Amino acid sequence: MANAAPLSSDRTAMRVTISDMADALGVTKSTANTQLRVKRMAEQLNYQPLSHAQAIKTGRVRSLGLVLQLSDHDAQRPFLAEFLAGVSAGASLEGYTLTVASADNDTHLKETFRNLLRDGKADGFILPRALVKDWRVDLLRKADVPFVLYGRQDDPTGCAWFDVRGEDAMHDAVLHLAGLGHRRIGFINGGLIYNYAGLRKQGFLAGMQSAGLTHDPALMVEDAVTMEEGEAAADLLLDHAQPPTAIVCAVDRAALGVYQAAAKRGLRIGSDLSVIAYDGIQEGAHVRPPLTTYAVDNRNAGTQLALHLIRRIGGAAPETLRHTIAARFVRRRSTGPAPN
Amino acid sequence: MANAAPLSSDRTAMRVTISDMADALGVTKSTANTQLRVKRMAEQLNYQPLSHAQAIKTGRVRSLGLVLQLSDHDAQRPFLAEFLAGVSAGASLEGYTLTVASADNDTHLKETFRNLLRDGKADGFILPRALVKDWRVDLLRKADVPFVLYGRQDDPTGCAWFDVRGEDAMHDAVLHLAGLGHRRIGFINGGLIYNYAGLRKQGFLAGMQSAGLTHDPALMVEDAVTMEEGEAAADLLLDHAQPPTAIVCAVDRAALGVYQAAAKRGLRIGSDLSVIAYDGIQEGAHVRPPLTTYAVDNRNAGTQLALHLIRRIGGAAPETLRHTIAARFVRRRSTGPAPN
DNA sequence: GTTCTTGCCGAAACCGGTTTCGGCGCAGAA
DNA sequence: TTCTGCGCCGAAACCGGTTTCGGCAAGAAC
Repeated sequence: MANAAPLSSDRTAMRVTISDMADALGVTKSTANTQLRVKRMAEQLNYQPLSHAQAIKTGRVRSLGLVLQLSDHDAQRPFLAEFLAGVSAGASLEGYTLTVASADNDTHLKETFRNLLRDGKADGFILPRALVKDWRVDLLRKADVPFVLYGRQDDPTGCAWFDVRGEDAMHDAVLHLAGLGHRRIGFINGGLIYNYAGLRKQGFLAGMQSAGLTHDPALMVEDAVTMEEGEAAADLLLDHAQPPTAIVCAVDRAALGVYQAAAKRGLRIGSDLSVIAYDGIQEGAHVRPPLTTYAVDNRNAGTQLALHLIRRIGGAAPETLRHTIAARFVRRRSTGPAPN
Repeated sequence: MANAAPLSSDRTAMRVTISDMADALGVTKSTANTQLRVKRMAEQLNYQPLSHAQAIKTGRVRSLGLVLQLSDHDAQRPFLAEFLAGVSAGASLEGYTLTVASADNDTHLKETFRNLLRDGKADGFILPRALVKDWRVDLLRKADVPFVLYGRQDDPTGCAWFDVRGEDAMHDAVLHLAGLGHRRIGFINGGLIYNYAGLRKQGFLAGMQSAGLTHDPALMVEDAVTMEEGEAAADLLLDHAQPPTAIVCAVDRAALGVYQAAAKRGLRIGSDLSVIAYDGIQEGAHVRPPLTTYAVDNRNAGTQLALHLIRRIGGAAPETLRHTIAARFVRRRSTGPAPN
C-alpha cells in the first residue's frame, strides 16, 4: 500500500496498474482488487448465475425466441436446419438459449407470440422471412419487445435486421447474361407476400437498365416459389411469340421448374436457354446441368441475427443494428452464350 | 348449508354434488368450495404461474430440451421441419416450451448438454435418432435426467421411447414384392450407427423367410443414407451376375440413388426393377415413377415424444412410456410384377 | 357438554438471485 | 487535528412463487 503513491508517478509507463483500473472506474484500489478476486474465483469455480433466478427480478431469461410458420411453403424447409444451427450457435456464444415455437396459421402464431411474451419465455424475437406488411413487426413494436428481422422493412421504425442483398444479385445476374449476349431476358419472381420480392424485382429492372436493355413486361412473372410454380411460369415465358433466351429466377426452387419446362420443349439449359437463380439450395448442384446461382449463407445469417438481437436486448438502438451482405455468386453450368 | 344434510341422502342420484367432491377428496365442503372459486377466478383472469418464478423453488422450468446434431448427414434435413412442428405442438399442449440447441460434433454436443443441465434450462430431453451405442443415453441416465428416444435401445433401462416399426415395414415390403413374383430381392440398409438399421435388416430377413425365399448376402448392402450412397449400393447389386429384380431400401433417399443407377443401365423402375423404400420424403412423390414407400409421420412422432417426455418429467415410469406404431404404406408406381 | 381428532388456512420461511439503503472508513482540505 | 464528503460494502428488502408450520375451528365420540 505504501508504495502505491510513488509508483503512481510512473503512470506514463505502458503497463496498466490496478491503480489505473481504479482511477478509470472512480473506485479505490482495494475495491478494484476484491472485485478482481471475486471475478477470478467465479471463473475458477465456473460460477454462472442461475438465469431463471435472476429472471424473477430482472425479467430477463437470457433466451431468444424463434416462432416458425411451418405450413408456409416448402421452400422454407432446406433453409431451416442451417438457419437453426446458426441462430443456436450465435445464441450460445453469448450464453443465451434458443426457444423455438411453431404454429400453422396466423391466429395460432399470434397466440404463440402472446403466450411467450406473457410468460416472459424470451427476451426478444428473431423474425424469419420479413413480410411486406408484417403483423409480427406491428405486434412486437406495440409490445415494445426487441426483435430482429431476417429481411428488411419499408417502415424501419424500431426495426433491426440482417439481410442478404438479393437485389444486387438480380442486378448482377442480368449483367452477367447481357455479357453473354442475351437481350431477351425473362424474370420469375418469388413470393409476393415477402419483402424480398419487391427488392429483387427492382434489382432485375435496374440490371436491365444498366445493361441498356428494355424489359418486356410479358416476360416477367410473379409469385413462383415452388418447382411447380416455376414450371408454370416458365411455360408462360417459353410459349411467348418471342421467347427469352435467358431467365433470371428470384428463387432456386422455381429454377428447377424452369428445367422441367425446358425439358418438355427439348430446350437444353445452358445453351438454348440460360438460367440464373438465387438461394444456393443443394439440389441446384445435383441437377443437370448444375444451376448457376447466388448462394445465401443461412447459417451465418442466423448467427448474425442472434448476435444482433442480443445487442438489441442489451439496449442498442435499432438503427445501429442494420446490416446487409452480398450473396455469393456460384458459377455453374446453366448459363452460356446467347443462341444465334 | 342447512339443506345440505337432507340432500346428501340423495347421494345415489347421478348428479355429483360438491359434497361428493369433498368426500372423495377427504376435505370439507367449504374447502372444496373455495378451491373451486380459486380455480374459477384463475381461469377468468387467465392466471398462470410464472414458470421461472416457480423454477427457482422447484427446479422445473417447464421446458423440453432438444439438442440437434446438424452436421450429421443430409438425410436428417427434410425430417427436421415436421418433427420440430410436432414437438412444439405437443409441448405447448401442456404449457411447455421448447429449448433447441445444436452442435456440430460430439464434443460440442456433450458440452451443450452439460450447459443446459447445469443451468436447468430444460426439464428433460428428446433424443432424435437413437444410436446403437448412444452416449446421450448414458449421459442422461447417469445424470438422472428424464429423456425420451425417437427410436429404441437394446438396453432399455430407464429409456422411454416412441418409434415407428421400420422392421415391420421391411417385412411387409418383402411380402409385397414376393406377391408380385419377385424371388431375387436386394436390400440396401441405412446408417449403421443408428439403432434402426439393425431392426430393419432383421425385418427384411424375417420377410424373406416368411415369403419362403432365401436371401443372398451378396444382394445386401449396408450404410447407405444419401442418394450417392444409394446409387453406389445399387451399382453393386445390379452388376451382380444374377441381379435382383427388386430392391428394398431402408431409406427413401437411397432409393433415389437406385433410380439413378437404374437409369444408367436403361432399366425402367416399376417394370425391369421394382423398388420399395421407407420414410415418405416429398421427393419420392415427384420422381418418375413415383416411389412406393412406407411413410413416417414425423410430426405426429414429435408430438407423441413431447407428451411422453412431459409425463416422464411428471414421474411416470419409463416402462409405461414405450410405444411404437406402424408406418403407412404408400402404394405408388415403383413396383410391378417380376419380369420374365 | 366436554374432549379429542381432523384438517383448513393464514403466516412465515425459503428459493437464488438483484437492488436499495445506510453505516462506516478513508482521504483530502482547512 | 478535525471536519467534510465520497464511496465501499454488508444488511435487508424484494421478486413471485412453493412449502412448512401452527393456530384454530368444526365435527365426532363419549
